[in-house]
Amino acid sequence: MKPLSDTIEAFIKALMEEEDSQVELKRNELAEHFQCAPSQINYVLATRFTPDHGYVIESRRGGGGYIRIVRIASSTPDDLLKTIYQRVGTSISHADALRILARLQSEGIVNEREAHLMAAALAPQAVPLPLSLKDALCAGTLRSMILELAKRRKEA
Amino acid sequence: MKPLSDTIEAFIKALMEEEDSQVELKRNELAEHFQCAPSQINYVLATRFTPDHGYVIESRRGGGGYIRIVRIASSTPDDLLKTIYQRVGTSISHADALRILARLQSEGIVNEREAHLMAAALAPQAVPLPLSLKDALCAGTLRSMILELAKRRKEA
DNA sequence: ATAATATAGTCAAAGTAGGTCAAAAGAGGT
DNA sequence: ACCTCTTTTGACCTACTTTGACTATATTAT
Repeated sequence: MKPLSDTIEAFIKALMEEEDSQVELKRNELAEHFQCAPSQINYVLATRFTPDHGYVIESRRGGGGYIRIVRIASSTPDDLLKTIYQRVGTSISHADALRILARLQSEGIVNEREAHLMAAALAPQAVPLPLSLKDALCAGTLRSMILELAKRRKEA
Repeated sequence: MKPLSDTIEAFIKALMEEEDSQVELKRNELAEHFQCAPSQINYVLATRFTPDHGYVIESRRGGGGYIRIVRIASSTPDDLLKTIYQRVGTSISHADALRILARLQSEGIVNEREAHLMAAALAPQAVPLPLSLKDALCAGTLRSMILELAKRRKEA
Protein backbone atom coordinates (compact mmCIF):
# COMPACT_ATOMS: atom_id res chain seq x y z
CA MET A 1 0.00 0.00 0.00
CA LYS A 2 1.55 3.23 -1.18
CA PRO A 3 1.50 6.07 1.30
CA LEU A 4 -1.01 8.81 0.75
CA SER A 5 1.77 11.37 0.40
CA ASP A 6 2.97 9.73 -2.79
CA THR A 7 -0.51 9.78 -4.22
CA ILE A 8 -1.01 13.43 -3.40
CA GLU A 9 2.36 14.26 -4.87
CA ALA A 10 1.47 12.51 -8.11
CA PHE A 11 -1.90 14.22 -8.17
CA ILE A 12 -0.35 17.65 -7.86
CA LYS A 13 2.25 16.90 -10.47
CA ALA A 14 -0.43 15.75 -12.86
CA LEU A 15 -2.23 19.03 -12.34
CA MET A 16 0.94 20.95 -13.07
CA GLU A 17 1.34 19.18 -16.37
CA GLU A 18 -1.97 20.49 -17.58
CA GLU A 19 -1.57 23.99 -16.29
CA ASP A 20 1.67 25.40 -17.52
CA SER A 21 3.91 24.39 -14.62
CA GLN A 22 1.77 26.10 -12.08
CA VAL A 23 -1.18 25.14 -9.92
CA GLU A 24 -3.35 26.89 -7.48
CA LEU A 25 -5.21 24.81 -4.99
CA LYS A 26 -7.26 25.00 -1.85
CA ARG A 27 -5.69 23.17 1.02
CA ASN A 28 -8.95 22.16 2.62
CA GLU A 29 -10.51 20.97 -0.59
CA LEU A 30 -7.52 18.85 -1.40
CA ALA A 31 -7.52 17.41 2.10
CA GLU A 32 -11.20 16.73 1.77
CA HIS A 33 -10.67 15.04 -1.56
CA PHE A 34 -8.08 12.71 -0.09
CA GLN A 35 -9.88 12.36 3.21
CA CYS A 36 -6.92 13.44 5.27
CA ALA A 37 -5.87 16.13 7.69
CA PRO A 38 -5.21 19.47 6.01
CA SER A 39 -1.74 19.55 7.45
CA GLN A 40 -1.03 16.46 5.42
CA ILE A 41 -0.96 18.74 2.42
CA ASN A 42 1.69 20.86 4.07
CA TYR A 43 3.70 17.75 4.69
CA VAL A 44 3.61 16.79 1.05
CA LEU A 45 4.65 20.30 0.04
CA ALA A 46 7.45 20.35 2.58
CA THR A 47 8.89 17.03 1.49
CA ARG A 48 8.28 17.04 -2.26
CA PHE A 49 7.87 20.57 -3.50
CA THR A 50 10.77 22.38 -1.93
CA PRO A 51 13.06 24.83 -3.68
CA ASP A 52 15.60 22.03 -3.85
CA HIS A 53 13.08 20.20 -5.97
CA GLY A 54 12.67 23.28 -8.08
CA TYR A 55 9.38 24.60 -6.76
CA VAL A 56 8.28 27.73 -5.00
CA ILE A 57 5.16 27.95 -2.90
CA GLU A 58 3.03 31.03 -2.44
CA SER A 59 -0.05 31.04 -0.32
CA ARG A 60 -2.65 33.16 1.34
CA ARG A 61 -4.78 32.55 4.37
CA GLY A 62 -8.24 33.73 5.17
CA GLY A 63 -11.29 33.83 2.96
CA GLY A 64 -10.39 33.06 -0.61
CA GLY A 65 -7.12 31.65 0.57
CA TYR A 66 -5.05 29.42 -1.71
CA ILE A 67 -1.79 27.65 -2.21
CA ARG A 68 0.05 28.22 -5.44
CA ILE A 69 2.87 25.97 -6.52
CA VAL A 70 5.14 27.32 -9.19
CA ARG A 71 7.84 25.43 -10.94
CA ILE A 72 10.99 27.52 -10.94
CA ALA A 73 11.84 28.53 -14.45
CA SER A 74 15.16 26.99 -15.21
CA SER A 75 17.90 29.33 -16.15
CA THR A 76 20.69 27.86 -18.17
CA PRO A 77 21.92 24.52 -16.91
CA ASP A 78 25.21 26.13 -16.04
CA ASP A 79 23.60 28.70 -13.83
CA LEU A 80 21.55 26.03 -12.22
CA LEU A 81 24.61 23.93 -11.48
CA LYS A 82 26.30 26.94 -9.98
CA THR A 83 23.33 27.73 -7.80
CA ILE A 84 22.99 24.17 -6.64
CA TYR A 85 26.68 23.93 -5.96
CA GLN A 86 26.45 26.88 -3.65
CA ARG A 87 23.32 25.55 -2.06
CA VAL A 88 25.09 22.34 -1.16
CA GLY A 89 27.76 24.18 0.74
CA THR A 90 29.98 22.25 3.08
CA SER A 91 27.32 20.21 4.78
CA ILE A 92 24.01 18.80 3.62
CA SER A 93 21.69 16.13 4.90
CA HIS A 94 21.26 12.97 2.95
CA ALA A 95 17.57 13.71 2.42
CA ASP A 96 18.29 17.16 1.00
CA ALA A 97 20.99 15.74 -1.24
CA LEU A 98 18.50 13.31 -2.73
CA ARG A 99 16.09 16.14 -3.37
CA ILE A 100 18.77 17.91 -5.33
CA LEU A 101 19.44 14.81 -7.38
CA ALA A 102 15.75 14.61 -8.21
CA ARG A 103 15.99 18.20 -9.35
CA LEU A 104 19.01 17.58 -11.56
CA GLN A 105 17.13 14.77 -13.18
CA SER A 106 13.92 16.68 -13.68
CA GLU A 107 15.93 19.46 -15.30
CA GLY A 108 17.41 16.96 -17.68
CA ILE A 109 20.95 17.61 -16.53
CA VAL A 110 21.44 13.99 -15.65
CA ASN A 111 19.43 11.01 -16.78
CA GLU A 112 17.79 8.51 -14.48
CA ARG A 113 20.70 6.14 -14.57
CA GLU A 114 23.13 8.87 -13.63
CA ALA A 115 20.91 10.12 -10.87
CA HIS A 116 20.80 6.65 -9.38
CA LEU A 117 24.53 6.29 -9.74
CA MET A 118 25.03 9.53 -7.89
CA ALA A 119 22.57 8.49 -5.21
CA ALA A 120 24.53 5.29 -4.77
CA ALA A 121 27.66 7.32 -4.16
CA LEU A 122 25.82 9.22 -1.46
CA ALA A 123 24.33 6.19 0.22
CA PRO A 124 25.16 6.03 3.88
CA GLN A 125 28.28 3.94 3.63
CA ALA A 126 29.07 1.10 5.89
CA VAL A 127 31.77 3.34 7.27
CA PRO A 128 30.70 4.36 10.72
CA LEU A 129 31.20 8.09 10.94
CA PRO A 130 29.90 10.59 13.43
CA LEU A 131 26.79 12.24 12.11
CA SER A 132 28.41 15.63 11.84
CA LEU A 133 31.04 14.27 9.51
CA LYS A 134 28.51 12.37 7.44
CA ASP A 135 26.74 15.50 6.28
CA ALA A 136 30.06 17.09 5.44
CA LEU A 137 31.08 14.05 3.48
CA CYS A 138 27.77 13.99 1.69
CA ALA A 139 28.25 17.62 0.70
CA GLY A 140 31.80 17.04 -0.45
CA THR A 141 30.87 14.11 -2.63
CA LEU A 142 27.89 15.87 -4.11
CA ARG A 143 29.86 19.03 -4.81
CA SER A 144 32.54 17.01 -6.45
CA MET A 145 30.05 15.36 -8.75
CA ILE A 146 28.34 18.63 -9.55
CA LEU A 147 31.66 20.15 -10.52
CA GLU A 148 32.25 17.24 -12.80
CA LEU A 149 28.92 17.82 -14.50
CA ALA A 150 29.67 21.50 -14.87
CA LYS A 151 33.07 20.78 -16.30
CA ARG A 152 31.69 18.42 -18.92
CA ARG A 153 29.18 21.02 -20.02
CA LYS A 154 32.01 23.42 -20.75
CA GLU A 155 33.87 20.85 -22.74
CA ALA A 156 30.91 19.90 -24.86
CA MET B 1 14.50 -29.85 11.85
CA LYS B 2 15.71 -27.37 9.26
CA PRO B 3 16.33 -23.91 10.60
CA LEU B 4 13.69 -21.31 9.92
CA SER B 5 16.19 -19.22 7.99
CA ASP B 6 16.41 -21.89 5.32
CA THR B 7 12.67 -22.00 5.00
CA ILE B 8 12.42 -18.26 4.67
CA GLU B 9 15.21 -18.26 2.14
CA ALA B 10 13.42 -20.88 0.07
CA PHE B 11 10.17 -19.00 0.38
CA ILE B 12 11.70 -15.80 -0.93
CA LYS B 13 13.45 -17.60 -3.75
CA ALA B 14 10.20 -19.23 -4.76
CA LEU B 15 8.61 -15.81 -4.91
CA MET B 16 11.42 -14.57 -7.10
CA GLU B 17 10.81 -17.37 -9.57
CA GLU B 18 7.32 -16.16 -10.20
CA GLU B 19 8.09 -12.49 -10.38
CA ASP B 20 10.90 -12.06 -12.83
CA SER B 21 13.81 -12.29 -10.39
CA GLN B 22 12.52 -9.54 -8.24
CA VAL B 23 10.30 -9.39 -5.16
CA GLU B 24 8.93 -6.74 -2.95
CA LEU B 25 7.93 -7.73 0.52
CA LYS B 26 6.87 -6.36 3.87
CA ARG B 27 9.20 -7.29 6.65
CA ASN B 28 6.55 -7.41 9.33
CA GLU B 29 4.13 -9.46 7.25
CA LEU B 30 6.78 -11.97 6.44
CA ALA B 31 7.83 -12.18 10.08
CA GLU B 32 4.20 -12.61 11.02
CA HIS B 33 3.76 -15.35 8.45
CA PHE B 34 6.67 -17.28 9.84
CA GLN B 35 5.93 -16.40 13.45
CA CYS B 36 9.36 -14.99 14.08
CA ALA B 37 11.03 -11.76 15.07
CA PRO B 38 11.13 -9.19 12.26
CA SER B 39 14.87 -8.96 12.59
CA GLN B 40 14.98 -12.59 11.59
CA ILE B 41 14.16 -11.40 8.10
CA ASN B 42 17.15 -9.10 8.18
CA TYR B 43 19.27 -12.02 9.22
CA VAL B 44 18.13 -14.07 6.27
CA LEU B 45 18.79 -11.19 3.91
CA ALA B 46 22.18 -10.53 5.42
CA THR B 47 23.30 -14.12 5.17
CA ARG B 48 21.64 -15.31 1.96
CA PHE B 49 20.81 -12.36 -0.23
CA THR B 50 24.00 -10.36 -0.20
CA PRO B 51 25.63 -8.88 -3.28
CA ASP B 52 28.13 -11.68 -3.09
CA HIS B 53 25.22 -14.03 -3.54
CA GLY B 54 24.07 -12.00 -6.50
CA TYR B 55 21.34 -9.95 -4.95
CA VAL B 56 20.78 -6.29 -4.27
CA ILE B 57 18.42 -5.02 -1.60
CA GLU B 58 16.50 -1.76 -1.58
CA SER B 59 14.17 -0.74 1.19
CA ARG B 60 12.12 2.06 2.59
CA ARG B 61 10.99 2.73 6.13
CA GLY B 62 7.91 4.36 7.54
CA GLY B 63 4.36 4.08 6.29
CA GLY B 64 4.27 2.19 3.02
CA GLY B 65 7.68 0.75 3.77
CA TYR B 66 8.98 -2.28 1.89
CA ILE B 67 11.99 -4.42 1.11
CA ARG B 68 12.81 -5.14 -2.51
CA ILE B 69 15.19 -7.87 -3.52
CA VAL B 70 16.63 -7.81 -7.01
CA ARG B 71 18.57 -10.67 -8.50
CA ILE B 72 21.61 -9.69 -10.49
CA ALA B 73 21.59 -11.46 -13.82
CA SER B 74 24.56 -13.59 -14.74
CA SER B 75 25.43 -12.65 -18.26
CA THR B 76 29.04 -11.70 -18.75
CA PRO B 77 29.07 -8.01 -17.80
CA ASP B 78 27.27 -8.97 -14.63
CA ASP B 79 29.86 -11.52 -13.79
CA LEU B 80 32.47 -8.89 -14.31
CA LEU B 81 30.68 -6.53 -11.97
CA LYS B 82 30.46 -9.29 -9.45
CA THR B 83 34.15 -10.01 -9.71
CA ILE B 84 35.07 -6.38 -9.45
CA TYR B 85 32.77 -5.94 -6.53
CA GLN B 86 34.57 -8.67 -4.68
CA ARG B 87 37.91 -7.26 -5.68
CA VAL B 88 37.02 -3.91 -4.16
CA GLY B 89 36.37 -5.48 -0.83
CA THR B 90 36.10 -3.29 2.22
CA SER B 91 39.10 -1.15 1.56
CA ILE B 92 40.77 0.05 -1.60
CA SER B 93 43.23 2.79 -2.46
CA HIS B 94 42.12 5.74 -4.52
CA ALA B 95 44.55 4.79 -7.27
CA ASP B 96 43.24 1.25 -7.50
CA ALA B 97 39.71 2.52 -7.53
CA LEU B 98 40.49 4.69 -10.54
CA ARG B 99 41.98 1.71 -12.33
CA ILE B 100 38.78 -0.14 -11.80
CA LEU B 101 36.80 2.73 -13.26
CA ALA B 102 39.02 2.64 -16.32
CA ARG B 103 38.28 -1.03 -16.63
CA LEU B 104 34.54 -0.51 -16.36
CA GLN B 105 34.75 2.04 -19.11
CA SER B 106 36.88 -0.06 -21.40
CA GLU B 107 34.44 -2.92 -20.96
CA GLY B 108 31.66 -0.62 -22.05
CA ILE B 109 29.79 -0.99 -18.79
CA VAL B 110 29.87 2.74 -18.20
CA ASN B 111 30.49 5.53 -20.67
CA GLU B 112 33.10 8.20 -20.28
CA ARG B 113 30.77 10.65 -18.65
CA GLU B 114 29.67 8.12 -16.09
CA ALA B 115 33.22 7.07 -15.36
CA HIS B 116 34.15 10.65 -14.66
CA LEU B 117 31.10 11.12 -12.50
CA MET B 118 32.09 8.09 -10.49
CA ALA B 119 35.64 9.33 -10.20
CA ALA B 120 34.29 12.62 -8.89
CA ALA B 121 32.42 10.75 -6.18
CA LEU B 122 35.63 9.06 -5.17
CA ALA B 123 37.72 12.21 -5.13
CA PRO B 124 39.51 12.61 -1.83
CA GLN B 125 37.10 14.80 0.05
CA ALA B 126 38.13 17.70 2.14
CA VAL B 127 36.95 15.73 5.11
CA PRO B 128 39.87 15.03 7.38
CA LEU B 129 39.96 11.30 7.87
CA PRO B 130 42.65 8.87 8.83
CA LEU B 131 43.99 7.11 5.76
CA SER B 132 42.61 3.77 6.82
CA LEU B 133 39.12 5.18 6.91
CA LYS B 134 39.59 6.91 3.58
CA ASP B 135 40.29 3.66 1.82
CA ALA B 136 37.33 2.07 3.51
CA LEU B 137 35.17 4.95 2.44
CA CYS B 138 36.48 4.74 -1.09
CA ALA B 139 35.64 1.05 -1.18
CA GLY B 140 32.19 1.64 0.27
CA THR B 141 31.35 4.31 -2.26
CA LEU B 142 32.66 2.30 -5.17
CA ARG B 143 30.87 -0.84 -4.08
CA SER B 144 27.68 1.09 -3.73
CA MET B 145 27.97 2.42 -7.26
CA ILE B 146 28.88 -0.96 -8.68
CA LEU B 147 25.80 -2.47 -7.10
CA GLU B 148 23.72 0.24 -8.63
CA LEU B 149 25.12 -0.56 -12.05
CA ALA B 150 24.46 -4.24 -11.55
CA LYS B 151 20.93 -3.58 -10.44
CA ARG B 152 20.18 -1.39 -13.43
CA ARG B 153 21.46 -4.02 -15.80
CA LYS B 154 18.83 -6.29 -14.35
CA GLU B 155 16.10 -3.74 -14.65
CA ALA B 156 16.92 -2.82 -18.22
C1' DA C 1 -13.65 49.38 14.16
C1' DT C 2 -14.84 44.97 15.82
C1' DA C 3 -16.28 40.45 15.65
C1' DA C 4 -17.04 36.40 13.17
C1' DT C 5 -15.58 33.37 9.73
C1' DA C 6 -12.55 31.23 6.59
C1' DT C 7 -8.34 29.76 5.45
C1' DA C 8 -3.49 28.40 5.76
C1' DG C 9 0.86 27.38 8.89
C1' DT C 10 3.46 25.17 12.68
C1' DC C 11 4.85 21.79 15.58
C1' DA C 12 4.93 18.01 18.39
C1' DA C 13 2.98 13.51 19.26
C1' DA C 14 1.44 9.21 17.63
C1' DG C 15 1.64 5.78 14.14
C1' DT C 16 4.04 2.83 10.88
C1' DA C 17 7.86 0.34 9.23
C1' DG C 18 12.50 -1.16 8.48
C1' DG C 19 17.68 -1.44 10.63
C1' DT C 20 21.24 -2.60 14.08
C1' DC C 21 23.39 -4.98 17.51
C1' DA C 22 24.42 -7.88 21.08
C1' DA C 23 23.01 -11.55 23.89
C1' DA C 24 20.77 -16.00 24.29
C1' DA C 25 19.86 -20.36 22.25
C1' DG C 26 20.89 -24.22 19.40
C1' DA C 27 23.87 -27.50 16.55
C1' DG C 28 28.05 -29.74 15.37
C1' DG C 29 32.63 -30.98 16.03
C1' DT C 30 36.71 -32.32 19.26
C1' DA D 1 32.15 -30.96 28.59
C1' DC D 2 33.96 -27.27 25.62
C1' DC D 3 34.45 -24.53 21.74
C1' DT D 4 32.76 -22.52 17.57
C1' DC D 5 29.53 -21.31 14.28
C1' DT D 6 24.84 -20.37 13.09
C1' DT D 7 20.30 -19.06 14.31
C1' DT D 8 16.85 -16.61 16.89
C1' DT D 9 15.23 -13.00 19.63
C1' DG D 10 14.41 -8.51 21.72
C1' DA D 11 15.64 -3.94 23.04
C1' DC D 12 16.68 0.16 20.98
C1' DC D 13 17.34 3.21 16.75
C1' DT D 14 16.32 5.70 12.58
C1' DA D 15 13.23 7.12 8.97
C1' DC D 16 8.88 8.39 7.00
C1' DT D 17 3.82 9.38 7.51
C1' DT D 18 -0.43 11.02 9.53
C1' DT D 19 -3.03 13.63 12.67
C1' DG D 20 -4.66 17.25 15.68
C1' DA D 21 -4.27 21.09 18.75
C1' DC D 22 -2.95 25.59 18.51
C1' DT D 23 -1.56 29.75 15.91
C1' DA D 24 -1.57 33.26 12.29
C1' DT D 25 -3.73 35.89 8.74
C1' DA D 26 -7.19 37.37 5.49
C1' DT D 27 -12.00 38.45 4.32
C1' DT D 28 -16.74 39.51 5.47
C1' DA D 29 -20.49 40.84 8.30
C1' DT D 30 -22.06 43.88 12.03
